[in-house]
Amino acid sequence: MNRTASIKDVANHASVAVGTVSNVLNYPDRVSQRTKERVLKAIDELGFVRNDAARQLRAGHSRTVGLIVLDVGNPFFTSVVRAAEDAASVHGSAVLLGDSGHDAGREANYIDLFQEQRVQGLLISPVGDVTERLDLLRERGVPTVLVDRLADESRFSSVSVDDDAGGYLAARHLLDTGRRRLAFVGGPTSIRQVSDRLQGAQRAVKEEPDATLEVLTSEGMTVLAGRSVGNMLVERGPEHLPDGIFCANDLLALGVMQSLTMTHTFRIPEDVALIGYDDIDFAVSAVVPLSSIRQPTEALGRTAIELLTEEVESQNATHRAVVFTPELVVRQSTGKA
Amino acid sequence: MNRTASIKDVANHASVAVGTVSNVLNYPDRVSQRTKERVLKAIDELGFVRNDAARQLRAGHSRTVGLIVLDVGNPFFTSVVRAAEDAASVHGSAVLLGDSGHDAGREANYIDLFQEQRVQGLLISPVGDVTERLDLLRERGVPTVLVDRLADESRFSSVSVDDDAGGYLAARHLLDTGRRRLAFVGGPTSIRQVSDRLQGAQRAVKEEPDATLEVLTSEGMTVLAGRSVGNMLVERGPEHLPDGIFCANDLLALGVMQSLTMTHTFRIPEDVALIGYDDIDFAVSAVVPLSSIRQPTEALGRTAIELLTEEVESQNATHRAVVFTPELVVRQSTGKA
DNA sequence: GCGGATATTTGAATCGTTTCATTGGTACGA
DNA sequence: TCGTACCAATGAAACGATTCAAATATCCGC
Repeated sequence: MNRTASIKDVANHASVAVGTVSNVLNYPDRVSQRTKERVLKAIDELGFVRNDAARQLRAGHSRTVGLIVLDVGNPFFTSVVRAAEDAASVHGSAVLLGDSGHDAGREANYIDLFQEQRVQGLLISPVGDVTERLDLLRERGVPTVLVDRLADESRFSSVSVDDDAGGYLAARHLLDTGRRRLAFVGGPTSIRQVSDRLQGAQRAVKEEPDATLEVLTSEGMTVLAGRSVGNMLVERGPEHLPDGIFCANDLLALGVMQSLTMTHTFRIPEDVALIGYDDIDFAVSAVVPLSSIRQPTEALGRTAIELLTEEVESQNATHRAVVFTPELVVRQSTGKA
Repeated sequence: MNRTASIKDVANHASVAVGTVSNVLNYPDRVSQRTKERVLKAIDELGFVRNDAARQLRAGHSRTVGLIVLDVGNPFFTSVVRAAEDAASVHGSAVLLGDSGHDAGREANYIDLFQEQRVQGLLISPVGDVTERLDLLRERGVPTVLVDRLADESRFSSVSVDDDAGGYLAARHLLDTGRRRLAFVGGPTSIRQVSDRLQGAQRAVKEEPDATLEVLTSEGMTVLAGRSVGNMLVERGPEHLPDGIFCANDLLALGVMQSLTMTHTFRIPEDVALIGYDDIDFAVSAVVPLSSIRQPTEALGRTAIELLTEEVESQNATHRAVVFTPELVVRQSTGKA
């Protein structure tokens, strides 16, 4: 048994026509119970597996959806992927996953590959500005939904999270626990997420006349960058320390926490409250469990598939941009002073 | 322009035969410069994209390889995936990625999907025992390479990492820095990786007559599990503390580190040396940068693709089990006492 | 300008499905 | 017994590429 069995082999083995085998597979109701059983038995005996290439060729479209993310290692995307897979499987389609790794070349490779595969549509968290490329896709009839990026609704559908609202939420929480001398840690500000979160924080601070917000620009969004900001704060001495710190992501916050707790001059949350962003797994297991802002990743993935399905089914070119609001997760690091 | 252009459209537009267009795509040398230009121009003007389903149907096999991992969020697998993708692209194939999430059902879905897609072969980091299923695949002519699992060479090729050697490496390093009262933290011991690493550590300790190894079983492999082991050690008091701790992964080690440094009764590495396993990103940015054992993930991914390619090209059923040796990464946490 | 060798191009056959118009059977009421 | 529905099953056409034997063009030396 060298070659894998074809539908014709099954038909012969069950003494029926190929069309009947196809019907058993795709429209079981059209086939009588008796022949159905006979065909299924033959399928089983020959170990027949449908050749998706042939099916797709005839059908004109595939049952797969392409998903290109910036980094599969990033828990944010991992969760989005998982949700998208689950949502797609409900529709009977599967997700082909591509990891661009923030590299435009890899991204382009995946776009090409998925186009050759004739995916039903594409979900993409784009590297930089690829709108021209995506315009081309749209023209060629490949529906596309942007993920984690707000799109011009006249051209694409998109799902994204409101970073301004997240920033507001974080700062408002610090204010609500009685802090007034706030600091924002993040950088570089050229990153849209950073500037949006800062903007939201500023909006919250303006609501309290006696509150101030200091901006501490970090060099990147890593633990080490957070630690150097933290060290700088420690050197300032207690009297000049903010009493509430909002970090643009959890890694930064963990770094700041390391600096502050290592010296044992300051206590979290008694002297300084600390809140991060993303709610990574490590947040809960930090030395002082870290309050954070959680992004609704499951909803992102699920909705992305839904929007795509809408576009596939209705040919009209109306797009929707769905924006989600993140959620505050309170832990010990922002407990009462 | 509703339907995407086919090779026939291109042929008409360029006034050549379809065979010629195919040759331009697949055997450019067989085509004269003049016609090649004409055809390429037509391809460009029509926005032609090859239909992979048709190609595959005729060719009998695809240019894709299936890769099913236990958890794309795990940095170990992320790195393997990345390396496999790069290695595959050298061979002109692409990787279809599936995430089983340790779920046998999802795994089965992906196996079915990939089989319908007629992937060239399958790389899989299996959930539990799926050897019967994989045997079926093999019978049907889908070459399979096991990833991160040692396989019976009579049945499959595999790539894996020698956890015993890794455990030896870690314990030997602690011994080499003068520690003698060692402790191993990990659990549950039913996990093969845990028991293998412990075994390697025991082997190293036996080499030093005056050295001892205490086994501290943890409840899981998380930061919190590590912290509770750490707290237990702190309560013992300084005189009963080990002077070198080997944790079965970095998360455990970070938890232990949190406990020991929080109390400030013990210093790392002066009082206790600490080494983890996996060399996750967080290891380098821990409060005390953590020594660890790094697994050669790039080599795993690359070699997996190579073994698969071997199986695809040579029909003979000889398999190879390649075992890699991990690597010691020394950082501050195991500095001299 | 010719014969032969080589380089290009042609187009029909083929892969394994799905689709659908057609055929063959069966049941039922008149 | 006939006619009418209805239900199952049939099998040829179609999808869009690749392949390959055959046809044609080009080149070379004499």
